[in-house]
Amino acid sequence: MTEVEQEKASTRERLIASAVRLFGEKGIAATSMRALTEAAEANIASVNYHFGSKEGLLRAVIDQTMRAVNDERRRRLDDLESAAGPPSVAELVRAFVEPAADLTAHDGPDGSDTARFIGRLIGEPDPRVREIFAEQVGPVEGRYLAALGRALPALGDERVRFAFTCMVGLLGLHQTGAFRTVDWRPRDTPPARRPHPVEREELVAFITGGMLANLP
Amino acid sequence: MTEVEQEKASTRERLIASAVRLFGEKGIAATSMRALTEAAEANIASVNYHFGSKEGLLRAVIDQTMRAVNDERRRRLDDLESAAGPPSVAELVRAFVEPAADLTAHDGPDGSDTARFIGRLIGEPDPRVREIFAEQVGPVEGRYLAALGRALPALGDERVRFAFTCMVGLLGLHQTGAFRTVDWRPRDTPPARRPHPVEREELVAFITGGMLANLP
DNA sequence: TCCGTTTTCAAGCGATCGTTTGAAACTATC
DNA sequence: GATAGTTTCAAACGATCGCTTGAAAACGGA
Repeated sequence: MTEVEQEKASTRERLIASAVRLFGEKGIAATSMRALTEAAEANIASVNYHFGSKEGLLRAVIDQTMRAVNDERRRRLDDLESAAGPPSVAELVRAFVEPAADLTAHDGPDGSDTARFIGRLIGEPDPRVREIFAEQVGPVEGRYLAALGRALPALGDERVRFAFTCMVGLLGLHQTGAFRTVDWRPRDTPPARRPHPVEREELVAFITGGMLANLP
Repeated sequence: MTEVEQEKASTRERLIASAVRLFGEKGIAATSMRALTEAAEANIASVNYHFGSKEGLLRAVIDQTMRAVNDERRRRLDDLESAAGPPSVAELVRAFVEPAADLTAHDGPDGSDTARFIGRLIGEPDPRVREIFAEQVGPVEGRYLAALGRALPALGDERVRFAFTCMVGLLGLHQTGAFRTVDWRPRDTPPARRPHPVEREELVAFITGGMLANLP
């Protein structure tokens, strides 16, 4: 994406890139195939040719975006579990949040778009979308819940799952950009610059503190 | 809503009630006026007669649902600020979360529907919806941020706003029912009963702990 | 160059969207 | 019972939705 002589990405890749961006911006239901294919500089019929349907495209987008994040999470879980002692709550939170939050910190055209898209999935009402999302992330999350349960043995399974859901929800909120776009301050206040890494550290601290606060 | 001899609510009231329920269940964009009027046992044209448009109905629904919650929050802020010492973080969190969370605990046909609808608004992508929501809740939230800043003087305005947004987000997550519907455990696990009041206490503890965790 | 495959294209399908219409059905007042 | 105002109704409006079509274009190996 530098200058001229730019080799154009394939139609399939452009469709996925536009889907990540628009699904994340406006939501899945509010993104029409016409707007999407126009943004991708592709024909309206190309979605059905390459992915079969809008749902097929969504499935491919979820698969592609979640795979990298989940692989990194798996790797960090491996590292933590092969270490000497059992991982702490803070380490587990970092291992879960950072692979996704790092996408937000990226300024690359893919990075923040992907993060926001993933964040949007978490609050998605449509049960069909939720199912596609769940079957993609389910296995990793299972491993995570087990590790979190070992780090918080005083909490029952129910409360561990509650803490985990809080973490996922806050991460989603962070990734949709709600922390930056929703400004509750008076209108005349200048929109102060919000450095992302600091925000990420705050997020990790908030989640860790919240989890530990539920200990008896 | 007991037995026979039931006096039917007015068309206007039935439309609002159905809107609260369906907007909360499926999301605003995914709820068609035909499905909504059918659920309200009203004619398709009744929405435009009583509210002018779908957006007009949404505006009325947001107004009605948020007014009660915000009035109660204002009342509790008054109580806290008229007390001897400055309110603690935990007290402020309770004063914000409980007026909304109590709706979830309600089993009444209105209670949980209203709570889920409000929760859905928080994650809404459509900027027009966000604006209607913001102009409704803005004033109360301003007062809240000020009180929270006094309770957490070590945090800058930025971090106070961050903590506040985390609280709003978690409350929304709680109210959409995500804590109950998203079950990441293996499929064969029986769906254990989740008593609501305990969940509310956990939520308050999680938020309070998270806010205090960001102190230097 | 030819042929078979893959990909792109403009056009249009039926369905559904939010909204509008004009008349019929109510309700209240005299 | 006539009248004026309010509310409900079936029908249809134009626009847009996801998706399909059949042919044209681009590609690749002989």
